[in-house]
Amino acid sequence: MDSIVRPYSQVFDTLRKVGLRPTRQRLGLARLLFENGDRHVTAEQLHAEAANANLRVSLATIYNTLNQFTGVGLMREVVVEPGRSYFDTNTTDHHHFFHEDTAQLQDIPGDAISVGKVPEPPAGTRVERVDIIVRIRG
Amino acid sequence: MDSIVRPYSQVFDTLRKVGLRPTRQRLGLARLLFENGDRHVTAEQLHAEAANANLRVSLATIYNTLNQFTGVGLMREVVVEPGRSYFDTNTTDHHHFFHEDTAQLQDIPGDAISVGKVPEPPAGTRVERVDIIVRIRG
DNA sequence: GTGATTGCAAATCTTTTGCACTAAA
DNA sequence: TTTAGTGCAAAAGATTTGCAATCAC
Repeated sequence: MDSIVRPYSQVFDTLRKVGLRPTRQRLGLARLLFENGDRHVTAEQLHAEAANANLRVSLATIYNTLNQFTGVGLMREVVVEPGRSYFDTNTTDHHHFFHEDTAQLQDIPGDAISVGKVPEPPAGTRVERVDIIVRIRG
Repeated sequence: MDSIVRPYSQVFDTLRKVGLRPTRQRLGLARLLFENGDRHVTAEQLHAEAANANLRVSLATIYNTLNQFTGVGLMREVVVEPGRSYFDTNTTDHHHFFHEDTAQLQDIPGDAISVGKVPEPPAGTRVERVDIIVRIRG
């Protein structure tokens, strides 16, 4: 049964590559985050999920890890609600639906939306990123 | 000199119209907010500005007022940064530049940007609003 | 007067930080 | 060993809330 060994070594290498020590906590969190497709999580959600998977990680480490993963480009931070941050494992160019009722984020496929006219940024500035949030209700 | 009297009565009527008692605090804040064109403020900013204008208002009241003004449609809340809310006096359909360096919001004229293709919302949901944030750096 | 509004301080919530302890290399 | 990483509890920051005092009508 290499279903345990193989994924670990992949994640292990990924962490090495970005210069983060493959600790038990980071390995566990990385597996939760990256081995289940595109994910949008808050720190609290990931914390609960880790506990559920018998992975003992403190909330402080969850925050540190999410910030580090974001810092090295493994994740992206998405801001849609005051007072809560979401982290997205999909780092490709794309946008989001935000379900106002359930506070859930959902990717909009890259080609399902586009900015028609990109405005000229004010003199002396450059565009860093364009975020589109389509707020929906059910 | 009706430069004092007239604006007050206008703001007075506006508050009445939306069902909020025209108190000294709400009148003062409304004047600061609406008599200087389009504004983007945080609670702290408005609090400082009020103090500056010799308007004594507690921070709690600033928060209450911004939320009430937003609730009745006089303002809009814009979320661009984790942990801080901006309130916009421009309630027309428009989008924003966000200066990542200075944490300043700036309106994008309504016709300078547009969504090319609006994606179909997931089944059973309707689009409430589309927010576009163009993040820029100087 | 009566009910809405305000101010203050305390409470809440999310996120960050300091520091002693633990683990990776 | 040596240095990075972790956990805990405390701290920090933004926002909300409870309640007595105050104000609008």
